[in-house]
Amino acid sequence: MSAQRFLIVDDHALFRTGLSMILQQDESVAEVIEAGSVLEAKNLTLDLPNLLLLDIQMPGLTGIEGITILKDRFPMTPIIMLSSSDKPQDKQLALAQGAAAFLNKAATAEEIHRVIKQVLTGNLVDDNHLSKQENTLNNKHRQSSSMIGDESDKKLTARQLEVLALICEGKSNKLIARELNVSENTVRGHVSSVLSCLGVSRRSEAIMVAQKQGIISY
Amino acid sequence: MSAQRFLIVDDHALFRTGLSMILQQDESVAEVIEAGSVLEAKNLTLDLPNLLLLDIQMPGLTGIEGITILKDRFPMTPIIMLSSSDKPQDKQLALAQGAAAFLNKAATAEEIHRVIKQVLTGNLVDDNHLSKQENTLNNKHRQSSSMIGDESDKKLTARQLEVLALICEGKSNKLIARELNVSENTVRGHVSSVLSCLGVSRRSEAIMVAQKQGIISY
DNA sequence: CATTAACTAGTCCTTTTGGACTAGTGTGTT
DNA sequence: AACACACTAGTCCAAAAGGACTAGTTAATG
Repeated sequence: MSAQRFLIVDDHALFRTGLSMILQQDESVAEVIEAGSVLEAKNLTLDLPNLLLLDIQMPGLTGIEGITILKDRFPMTPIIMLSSSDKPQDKQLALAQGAAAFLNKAATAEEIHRVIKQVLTGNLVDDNHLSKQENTLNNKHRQSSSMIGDESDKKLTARQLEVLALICEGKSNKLIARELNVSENTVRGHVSSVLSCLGVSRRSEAIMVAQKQGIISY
Repeated sequence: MSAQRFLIVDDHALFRTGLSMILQQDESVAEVIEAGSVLEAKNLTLDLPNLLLLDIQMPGLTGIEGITILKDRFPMTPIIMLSSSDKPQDKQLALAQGAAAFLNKAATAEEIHRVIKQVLTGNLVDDNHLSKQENTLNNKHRQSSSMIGDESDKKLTARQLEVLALICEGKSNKLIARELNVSENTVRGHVSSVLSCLGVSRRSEAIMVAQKQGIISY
């Protein structure tokens, strides 16, 4: 276990720099890359990092939904979720989505090093009941707002989340297409899927729903 | 300006450590003391620090209220407020309570060093408009956050705000017209004004800007 | 190997949106 | 009275968005 490369995703540059320095206290850490958002991390051109540290609360795509995208981009990389709060549902959601561990930002440097070591040696924190929860939690995820009949509740794919994030940034289909290097028609397809998944018919409605459901935040 | 001693008050150990390391990049910094809460900071037995960095969001006493306590405990020490959000009311409150400056945690290490230098040399950041409280209610609250330049900021009329709110709820022009008992053409006029006031060209962009500026909230 | 799902790309068509206009009606203000 | 301003309503037009399709490619899965 040497020449480790870590990737930090957090919107606070201050926090990133600080965490980066803490990580580099370990001499086995060769490189710490920083990204200010999920999409920025996704667009980095680099080989698979050994570990990904992902903040939950970020403007734009939240860390929870970011897991989907970043697991798609960096398939073999374990993800440690970082959060300012200790909300148990956050932790459950993160682990259900496939995070390897959950760390509160109030943790000390020692705790962080300990958890990282655990994750890197293959001991997923709280992985003992992941398989059972995979289904139940994914349902529970959005059932919070589905008291009334809300059957359009499939979860969005990584690409759809990406498109949704850009919609929420106010981008037009044309701009999204340029940004994703696909045709505008393709974007339309994704937008269409997103709208139908969210059960709405306008992108501005989608923005509202995405916020209410915690998919994106400001 | 040598042998500086700084005091950080923040509930996140990780953040404290990181910020401390950033501060110590400056060789004039002799010591960085950390405290996890306002009361912990207050009960420290130490001489007056040269600078106090205080987080706004903390369990227990918030930073805003903490200013009063810490200015009493460390009378001559300037206070830089730290916040995760850019909420203008937070910033105004902090400055009104006597903070010397306001820093977003998304700031880079360079920005931090710059602001600290400004504060230590006596140039209070943004203290120029503290006295005009009567305008700040009606008028725009954005001139304060001029660190990141934002341009078009005429104020919206009541009707325009109403329309903007409905836009942000995802309503179409037709629905808005029905809700306000006016013609769709009228709504178009208002939407057009709103877009131009916000300096955007799409309603989804307007939603984003409206949220960032705190014009509407969820 | 077959199947499925996701991503891609396209067409055709309708509705919506937004910009650039003109203009009438109140409501204040000077 | 004159003026400014907000709100109202309209037209014309171009661009954008969205629905309903078909279809090829790729990756994963059984």
